[in-house]
Amino acid sequence: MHGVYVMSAFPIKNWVTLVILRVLVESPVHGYKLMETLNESGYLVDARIETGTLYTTLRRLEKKGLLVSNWENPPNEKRRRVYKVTEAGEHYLKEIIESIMQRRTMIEDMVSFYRKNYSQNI
Amino acid sequence: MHGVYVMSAFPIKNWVTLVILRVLVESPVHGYKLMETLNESGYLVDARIETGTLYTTLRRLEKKGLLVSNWENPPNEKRRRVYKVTEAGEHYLKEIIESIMQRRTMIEDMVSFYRKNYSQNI
DNA sequence: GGATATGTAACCATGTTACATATATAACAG
DNA sequence: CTGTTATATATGTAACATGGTTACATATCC
Repeated sequence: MHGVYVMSAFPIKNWVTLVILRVLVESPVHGYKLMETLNESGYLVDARIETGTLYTTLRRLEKKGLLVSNWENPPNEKRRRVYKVTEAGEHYLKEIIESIMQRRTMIEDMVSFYRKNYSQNI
Repeated sequence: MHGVYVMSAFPIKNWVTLVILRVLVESPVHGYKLMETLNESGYLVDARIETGTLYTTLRRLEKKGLLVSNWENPPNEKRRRVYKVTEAGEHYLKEIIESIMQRRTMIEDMVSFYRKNYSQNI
């Protein structure tokens, strides 16, 4: 009630893209496994990626040429679409991280502003 | 040519809101001055806030109750709309920064991943 | 039936661009 | 001194693009 405005979960722009590329660039994997990996990693802390979010983003990234996929059809298992990062994708991943690095002083400023004004301890 | 995908400027979600609240919470000021302050601060590095971006966001934040404004009419000067942060606004600012703080390990992981794979020096 | 696996339609928030408007003041032309 | 013009100050909206999320739908393997 009384309209408390709630922040949406993740403070990093393109964070879904970022973590997808970050994991896939090390080894190609299919969507469902990727989702498990992400949700079990410490990355997301309390956040979770839902299937809708993941698959939507994967399809969009492929359309942009940042990923390519091909179908695997293992016997006695469900077929699955395995994604791997393209050169453009790796380039883009680097760009995202670089842009984060560029803003780290701003991030640190915000944090110290917070500590100064809103928390006494440390 | 050949479709290089270019990252949009700022890696922080809600970054416009964040810097607006960060400046306004220390002292109320009108939009144009705020824009100058931001563009001359080190915060944005090479980025710039344009009038459209700023005023649009200010109006949206007021609609959400995170800011309130009132008109000033100084003699021999243009009238101006002075914004100040509401309690809800300060609460929201804190939330944004907290969510950034929560993700700092993830940010650091990305940075060290980058250093390990894409840069030798340091 | 639950775990594995993939997907889309629709929506909303946010950032951005491209415009439109108006006043105060300095500069210059006549 | 008066009129014009350019520039700085000041505010704003319409429209669009992108990205995250929700709510569904489907299918197979065990």
